[in-house]
Amino acid sequence: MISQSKLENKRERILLAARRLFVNQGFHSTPTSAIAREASVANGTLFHYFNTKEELINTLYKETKRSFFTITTAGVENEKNIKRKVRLLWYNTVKWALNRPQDFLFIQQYSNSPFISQLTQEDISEHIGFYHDLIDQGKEKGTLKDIPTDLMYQLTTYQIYGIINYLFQHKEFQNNSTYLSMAFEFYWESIAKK
Amino acid sequence: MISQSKLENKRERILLAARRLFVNQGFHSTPTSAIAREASVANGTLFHYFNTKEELINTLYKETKRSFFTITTAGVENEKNIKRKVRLLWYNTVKWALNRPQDFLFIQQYSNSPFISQLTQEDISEHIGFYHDLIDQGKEKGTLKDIPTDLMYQLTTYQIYGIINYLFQHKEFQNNSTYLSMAFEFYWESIAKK
Amino acid sequence: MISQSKLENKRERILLAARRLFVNQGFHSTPTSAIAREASVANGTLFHYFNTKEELINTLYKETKRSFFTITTAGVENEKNIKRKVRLLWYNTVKWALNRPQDFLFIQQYSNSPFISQLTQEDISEHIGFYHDLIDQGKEKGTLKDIPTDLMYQLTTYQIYGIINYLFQHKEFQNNSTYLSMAFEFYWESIAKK
Amino acid sequence: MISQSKLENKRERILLAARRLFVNQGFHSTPTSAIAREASVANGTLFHYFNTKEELINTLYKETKRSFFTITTAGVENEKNIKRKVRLLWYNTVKWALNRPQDFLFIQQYSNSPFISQLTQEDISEHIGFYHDLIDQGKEKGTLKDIPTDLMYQLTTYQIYGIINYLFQHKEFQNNSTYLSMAFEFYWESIAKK
DNA sequence: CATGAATGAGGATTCATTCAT
DNA sequence: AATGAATGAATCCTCATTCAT
Repeated sequence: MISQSKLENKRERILLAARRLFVNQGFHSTPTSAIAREASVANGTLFHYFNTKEELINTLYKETKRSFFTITTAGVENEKNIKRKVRLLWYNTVKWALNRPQDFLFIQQYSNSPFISQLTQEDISEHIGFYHDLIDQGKEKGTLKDIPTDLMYQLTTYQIYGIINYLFQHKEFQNNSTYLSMAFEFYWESIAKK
Repeated sequence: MISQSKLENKRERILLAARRLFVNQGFHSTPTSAIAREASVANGTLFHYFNTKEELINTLYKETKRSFFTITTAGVENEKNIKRKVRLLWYNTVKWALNRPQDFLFIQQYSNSPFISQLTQEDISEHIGFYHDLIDQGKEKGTLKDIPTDLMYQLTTYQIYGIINYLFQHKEFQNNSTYLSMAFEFYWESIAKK
Repeated sequence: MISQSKLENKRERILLAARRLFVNQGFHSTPTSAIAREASVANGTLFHYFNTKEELINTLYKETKRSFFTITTAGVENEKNIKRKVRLLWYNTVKWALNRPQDFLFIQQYSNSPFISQLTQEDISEHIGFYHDLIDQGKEKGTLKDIPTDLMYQLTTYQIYGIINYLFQHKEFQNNSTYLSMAFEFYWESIAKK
Repeated sequence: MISQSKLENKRERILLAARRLFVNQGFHSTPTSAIAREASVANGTLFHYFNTKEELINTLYKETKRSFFTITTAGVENEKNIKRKVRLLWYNTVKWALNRPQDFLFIQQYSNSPFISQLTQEDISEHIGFYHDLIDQGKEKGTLKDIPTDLMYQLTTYQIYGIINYLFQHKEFQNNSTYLSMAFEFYWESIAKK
């Protein structure tokens, strides 16, 4: 049916428009009217799909995180050893960010924002389990350094953010496999047991 | 003269009030009227000292960064070797953050914010030279890994942010010297040449 | 036919839902969407039966008034003398209000409201004739005081509103026949010629 | 000082404008922007003096009620007997309403409105004591009928509303002392012991 | 310098009403 | 007849900034 796809279309268009504008201007500087205009829908339509601007932001955050998680963990389970798993995860993550800079910037900007409600954070928290499990496995096998799991997760996350931001500023390295390889090795050495 | 100190006093009070409120509620959710109230000055007084709200935030950012730099680099020059220099810098930084969480959170929140104008960033950029020089020295002496200076600076910065945020969430480790020592060693190993 | 009764059903459900909500929250604080929800019909359905929100309220007012008139005047013609007629009218009115507080409150609230159009008021005005005739009869027979008919009607109406509102606040008297009898006598004495 | 009077002026102008518009259109149909325009102040100025539209309404209600009470009870204490007291109160009230129809209509319209907060009602409740005391005195002296004080207060209030509304519709009687006298006697007989 | 009343543009949200299905 | 998505005008309120005192 046409109507069904059209409807989905509007909701989707609003979310996409919102992300585009939020990344560029921050959501405080993005009026809902601008989002509606960018999505080519009426102002009221936005509120038909999302009760408040905050709900829109949280929905966007959740959907982006979920998509991120699905994409970046794809195939990781099938890798044979820890290093290969970590490498795949690392490359998946970096590529995801380079392919969808808007999504990455959105998550990075808002993951610590007070606008992301506690409920939303909990909705997402399942993902963290995956990373913690992987770190625990690595520690058990003696492959990873023996530091607290949550600390390692934290440091790891920040380090990947660091790399990605660097690549955003240095586009010339984005497709340089030697460079990426070096960056990964730096990362790996920082967490692997010697 | 009393009036002189009083004036300085008001400017100072406004800056302190602003930081307190910005950290808790963010820049956009903090009306200038709230800052004035928190600082116990009249609404208009705020605009005597700062032409716009944005100027206030930039001033605050610059002063905080400068203070941060002065405090955290104190004594580093006098240390004999790279590891000692890096260690002192690391400890200074961590302690500074734990002593002035508001300042740290403020910098962390706003360092990538669009409110911090380009001009302000340039005003601060001199500091970066200090870190780059240190990294270059380390690389020359063969103490630090041979990866691009700016990349190492970036990763290093993010890693320290990571540690500090971790300590904020785990107050029980803040005065645990064994723990801090472990964290530093982890950090050091990630940048030192084997 | 089922469909016919169903339709009537919907119209009726909308009217009932509207009254319930209008009494509790007032006309302006009751969105048509809330009425539709309360009546379990779609938003657009409401506009099938009533062209505008205002038409809905006028219809409701007219139907309620008509029902009120029919019920409260029942049997009055058959009473032999003025006092008995007035007493029956009085009791009918009080009982009607106590049995259908929503209806009473609705009429009271909206009888002077600007939402009730002139047309609606005229549509209802025939009822007033009944009361005026009764008063005129009473005056002719020397039973009622000799004050202008419309003034007496007005004062009488307000006094009954007063009693009913009092009984709403003092439920303990609602079934106390001694009390009701006293209230009626007070009422009667205020209009009867001595 | 000019500024002082000017400021008072604006607050006052807003209240007056609000009353004017509320009486004509009801406050749901009166946007704050219209009030501001009518008062010749900026939109924001209204919110400088009243935090919300509701606060404005409640303030207006309180001030009007207070003024009503002061004016209508003036001199009543000095009258010698109950009938004279009641008569003065009655005439004061009727005259007040005829002189300031806007005020009367405003109070009548909103005294049962959900917009008048409980707090406001309590703020006003002291006035009721005055009337109750007067009724009690009358009952003790055997001048007034022996019906519950609060019931008599209620009926009395409604009856006066009735008279006033009647006079609004029949301007020809407003200055007819014979007519007014008759109306008062009707009132008095309804509450006086025979 | 200091004050705080005054401004008015801007923004989130509501809601009666329409209309394609 | 029934639906409910879509509309956009209307409204309350916020807030940075100005300015007379």
